[in-house]
Amino acid sequence: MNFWLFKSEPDAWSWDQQVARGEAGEEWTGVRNYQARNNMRSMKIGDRGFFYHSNIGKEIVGVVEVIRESAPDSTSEDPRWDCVVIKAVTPVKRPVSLEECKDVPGLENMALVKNTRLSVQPVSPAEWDIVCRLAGLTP
DNA sequence: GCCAACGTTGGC
DNA sequence: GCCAACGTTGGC
Repeated sequence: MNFWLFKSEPDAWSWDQQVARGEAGEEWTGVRNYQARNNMRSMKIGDRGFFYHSNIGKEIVGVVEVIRESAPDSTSEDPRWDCVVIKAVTPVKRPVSLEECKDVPGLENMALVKNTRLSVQPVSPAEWDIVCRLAGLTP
């Protein structure tokens, strides 16, 4: 299984909205960046990801699961763009902020810290483990 | 609201 | 194929 991180501005699409979609999940539309798209293309059903609030909060607030592999983005006419569907799995017990990630040993190479503009990013198993612990979750 | 980082576009 | 101009993201 691989691990990922999905960024969203809570003004545009928040964790609460994601939770409200329940088992149906939500198509992760709107990604118009090749790197982010390629990350989605690498995802398999059952992969897990963190849900991160950018701009407001700047913290990891939940865990999601990939429930459909990459397919054309219904919000784009352009066939270049596709996306996965994710569903909320569990909220964190304690949010993990960007600031904290910058300070925690082992997370200094996280894309969240090093490549701030990438909206869909890979997370290494080691990073996943560390962040889960900080979030009060069992990895 | 500013601006740094970085991705994309388009002229040459 | 280079690179300047431009647009966007996202932290501050």
